[in-house]
This record gives sequence, structure tokens and C-alpha cells, in this order.
Amino acid sequence: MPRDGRPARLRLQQAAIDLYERHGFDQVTIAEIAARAGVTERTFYRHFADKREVLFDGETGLRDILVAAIAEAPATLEPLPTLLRSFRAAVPLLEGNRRLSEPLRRIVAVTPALRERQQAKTAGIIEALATALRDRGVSAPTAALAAQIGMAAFSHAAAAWWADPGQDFGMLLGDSFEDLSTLTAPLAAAPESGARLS
Amino acid sequence: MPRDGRPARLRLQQAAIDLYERHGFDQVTIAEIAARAGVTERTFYRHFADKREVLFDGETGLRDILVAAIAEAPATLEPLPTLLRSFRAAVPLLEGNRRLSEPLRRIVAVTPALRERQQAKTAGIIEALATALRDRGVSAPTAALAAQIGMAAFSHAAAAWWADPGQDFGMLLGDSFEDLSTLTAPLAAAPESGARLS
DNA sequence: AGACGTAGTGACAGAGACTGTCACTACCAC
DNA sequence: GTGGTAGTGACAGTCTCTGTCACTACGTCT
Repeated sequence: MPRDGRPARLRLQQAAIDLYERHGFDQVTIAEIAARAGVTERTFYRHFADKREVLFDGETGLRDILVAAIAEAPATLEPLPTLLRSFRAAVPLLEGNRRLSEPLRRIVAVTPALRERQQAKTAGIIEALATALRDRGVSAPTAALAAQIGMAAFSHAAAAWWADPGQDFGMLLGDSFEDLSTLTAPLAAAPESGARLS
Repeated sequence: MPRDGRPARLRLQQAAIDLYERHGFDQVTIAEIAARAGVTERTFYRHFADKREVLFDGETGLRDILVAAIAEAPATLEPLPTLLRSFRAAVPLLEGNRRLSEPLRRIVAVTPALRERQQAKTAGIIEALATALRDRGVSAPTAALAAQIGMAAFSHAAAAWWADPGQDFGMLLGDSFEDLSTLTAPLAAAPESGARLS
């Protein structure tokens, strides 16, 4: 029985963000969040697994877009170009959520427990990317490695984008993947054994 | 006042590993661990920040070796070759700890809360690698990207090493870094803008 | 209209993680 | 033997998270 028009879930998220930002994650209790949302503590746990999860609801949307884009890519495309393509498909989502993401980023940045959860979320996306690549016939180890590298390049581009709102994310992504090539170029100098990718 | 020869800290670690492995992380209470180590619950928290931390004591050793090796590398060496060099310096440590690490890996693998903590530890090492690269004059964004890629290659090699105990870790590392080159090679096909690394 | 299923919620009890604080003991340096 | 330091016990307390039962709102079917 919602006390106002918005569903309880949304009210809880908004209350949590407000309180976390104002007093710090550690100083806020679930009881306070629930009271502000007009529900009981128990109801909070019906919507979110724990105190951190309330901030990471949007991550699944990004993951789903990326996985779908990988599945739709031309079958002959190599792993990293496939990932670059999928990241480009997610740009509109990120640009649309930018305003909402700003306060979240601030809160997460200063709270170790939340950074830990965010890293876990990123690891989950990497795992999903690897699975999507395996479905295209890429071997498991190569898919895992490519997914990690691709996500690293994506984060690299995202960092630049957050730092300078004026830049075009799509172009930053292209630059990031070029940086991968630049970084790995010196490795060719000292080969040690035969190639082995599959 | 230790009840036996070994310091309480070691007894707590051993008790935690034993109980976590036997009954599962979630089913074990701090009181049980403390009782088995012959101390009180309060003493557990004097040695370890929380219930998970007791399993991740060795990670700092790996980090310190890697950072030291980076600092000692020739100043002209590129970022990724520098990282490869530092990972090679850590091989003896990993080979020496292999027997102890096996049960830890089993426990962590099946417990989401512990995997989360392990990801945080890995992120901490990546951060330390990036800092060490910056100290050599590598720009902050490039250092962060290189550290992530390097750690991905390291994990790639470690996964193969854990899967097949017979392999030489040093050679697997070389193969992993070659795989980086192989993966990024197709990116050169569609350049979009000028190079920008610093 | 009335029976029924389902989703969302309140209320209560409880286990267990983690913290703050004070007092005590062992040990080392001087 | 005096004082400092590290390690510990004991106790109280807060807060997170879970299990359970009952209740309401709402749509569906008959």
C-alpha cells in the first residue's frame, strides 16, 4: 500500500541516495531509509538484497545491451572489434543516464564498501561479455581475456568522458581501443614461443 | 596470552580456513572460529577487519613484489614489457604458495561474498601497478589502462597454470602477453583518429 | 456478486556481524 | 622495578539481515 504515487521501490532508491550523499553510507541505517520512503525496514529487504544493492540497479541494463549487441555482430568480426561495436551501442544509454549517475559516482567513490560492490558488478559484466563471445565460437580463455581487455578500454574511455563532459563518447571509445594497439606494440619485439589463440 | 606456541593470528587463519571449507563461509560464525583458535570473538576483530579479510592476508606480499620489480626495471622499458617483467619476478612466490592457495581458491570460488572481496583485492593491486608506472613517468590514464591489461594477461596465465600444474608459469606469462598482441592486431584495420599516448 | 490467487506490505522475533570501552597480563627496554 | 607497549578478556550495545505470519489491494474467473 504505497503512501504516494511512486512505487515503494523508487522511493527507497531516492531516499537512499539522498541520505547516503548527505550523511555518508556508513552513517545511514536501513531504518532511516525506510522511514523516509514511508515503508518499514522489512520492505527494504524485499526490494533489495542488501544495503549496497539499492545503488546498483541500472547495471543490468548496460549488461543486456552489450550482450545483445555482441550477439548481433557479424560472425566474422574479431573479438575486440566486436566489443568496440557493442560499447558503441551502449553510448545512448550512458548519455541518457549521465545526470542520474553523477551523484551515484560521488557516493561510490568515497565508500570502500560500495567500490567493492561496483567492482563485483563490473566483474559480472565482464563475465557476461566473455559468455557472449564464447557463444560466437571464441575459445573460453581467449573470450575471458578479450572481455577483460575490452572492459579496461571501455573504462579508460569512460574516465575521460566523466572528466570532460564535452567530449564525444563514441570517439573516446575509438581512441581507447587504439591505445590498446599502441600499448601492445612493444610486445612484438621479444617473442618467446609460437602463437596459440583459437 | 597465546594458549599455544603459534601466535593467535595464525591460529585464527587456520581455524577459519578449516571451518569455511568444511561447513561453508555462510554457516560459520566468528564465535566458532574464535573458540577453535582459543581466543574470544573480540580478538578476531583485533587481527582482521571482518569475516572475509582473514582469508586474504597474503595479497599484500604479491603486490609489494610487483611494485618493487616495476621500480627496478630499466627506465626505457615500455609499460607492458615492464609489467611482464614484474610478473615474472613474482613467479617464485606463487609457486611457493601453491599448496596453501589451493584450499583458499576452492572456498572463494563458491562464495559470492568472498569473490567480491577478491575482486577488490585485485583492483587494489591494479591500482598499485598503475601508481608504480606513473612513478616511471607514464601518464595517469595510460598507466591505469596498462595496469588493467597487464593484470588481465596475468590472470589469463594464472588460470592456465591452476588448470594444469605441470606447466611453467614463466612460459605461460609469455604466451599470455603474446595473446594480447594477437587480440589487438585486428584493431589496426579501422583507424579513426590520430594516435595519442603519452 | 462472490470466490480466489497474487503482489506488496506491516509487525514481530531473532541470529549474528561488528564496535566501543575498560581492565588485565606478558614482555621488553632502561 | 618502573614504565611503556602489544595482546587479550569481558561486556554492552548497535545494526544488518532473515524467517514467519497476517493483512490489504487488486485483478481474474465463474
